[in-house]
Amino acid sequence: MTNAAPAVDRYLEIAERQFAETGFHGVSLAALAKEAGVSKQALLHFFGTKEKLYGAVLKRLSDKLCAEVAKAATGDPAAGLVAYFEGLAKYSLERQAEGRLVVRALLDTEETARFWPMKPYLEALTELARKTPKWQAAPLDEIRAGLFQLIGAIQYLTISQTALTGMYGEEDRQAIEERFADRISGSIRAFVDA
Amino acid sequence: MTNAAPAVDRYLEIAERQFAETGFHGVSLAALAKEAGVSKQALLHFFGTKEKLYGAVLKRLSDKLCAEVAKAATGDPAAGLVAYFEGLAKYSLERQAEGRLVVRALLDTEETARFWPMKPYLEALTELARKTPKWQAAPLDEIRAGLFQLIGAIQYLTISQTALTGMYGEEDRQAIEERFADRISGSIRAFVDA
DNA sequence: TCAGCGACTTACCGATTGGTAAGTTAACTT
DNA sequence: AAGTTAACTTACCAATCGGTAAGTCGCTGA
Repeated sequence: MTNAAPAVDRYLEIAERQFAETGFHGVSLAALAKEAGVSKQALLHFFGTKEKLYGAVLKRLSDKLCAEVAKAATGDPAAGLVAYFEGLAKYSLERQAEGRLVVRALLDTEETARFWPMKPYLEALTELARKTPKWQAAPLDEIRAGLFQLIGAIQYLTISQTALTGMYGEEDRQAIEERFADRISGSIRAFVDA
Repeated sequence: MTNAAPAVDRYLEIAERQFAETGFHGVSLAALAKEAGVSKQALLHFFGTKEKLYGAVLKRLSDKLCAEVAKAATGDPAAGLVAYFEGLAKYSLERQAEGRLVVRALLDTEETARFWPMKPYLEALTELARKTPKWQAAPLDEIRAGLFQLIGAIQYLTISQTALTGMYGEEDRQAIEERFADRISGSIRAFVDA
């Protein structure tokens, strides 16, 4: 059989960016098709419906995030966690699309949804934290609460960057981000240290 | 002149809930009109366009948030800040719509927008923090970074509640939230204490 | 060589979108 | 009593929405 995977992945990339920018309802198949340089029926051919396309985008993102956590889990758990979160905070600008999409997934996934796209990612992080001495015997709630505090703060800043630049200008935004990264650095160390 | 303020405010309330749930692009004037029990042209009569209606919703939310901060700023600044953030974390479930809307405002407001709906709210919080002994002489970036870390973590949990319930069930969600509130309590105290 | 299939295309569809135009009606003003 | 205005309504509209139907075309395995 022929191989359409590269084209499909390119469509997913375009869709990821557009969905991150304007959300599920803000994106039209026509707009996606136009940017991809194909007819919208090409997209429907591969993904069936707009919803399934959105699902595929989220699944792909989830896999990417899980792979990153897996890479951070190869060495010492505590050091891996610290490095992972510090990287997340430091490169939040470059990863805006990802962050926006994660937040949109949280906002737009209804309770009746069949699948929770970000669950594997959260569980991978929880398992990694569980491997540190400090959290070995802790209740799950406690780990999850701590992780949410870290992830939440970082992702929130990530999605706020456009607004921050608009409100205070690019220089101030950058200054805030640097201070913020320092604070996160301290918080993640406090999180893993006994 | 006659007084349409109560009706208008009711429309804004309905719009706030719908925009919080599905975002700007996910809401149609027809759906809003149906819930309000009027024709969609009634809404256009008062607000002109859908965008202006959305703007009015965000302005109203911003005013609400600012009023709350102002109330928290009447006594001791440090105590006020602690009480404000603890309340935010404790009642995050009841304030889901607000939180979702704030996040959507951050996601959907483009850089070319004329107004940043949440700016007054952020600045009110910054000024309040500035009045505490610890932050009196600190650079603005530092205060803003710290506030963002707190607000971000709380709002992130707020918008994640549906997902958390879906992933882990209502009991676990509640357990996470309680642990989370404790952690935030510690963080906000650390933020204001010298 | 030719049947079959995967990767598309053009042509089309009914429903819905935000918005305009032109009333209607009741209350208030003068 | 007449006129004005605020708060709506019904009747439309072109554009766009997601999706279906029915091909076209080049590659591939038999």
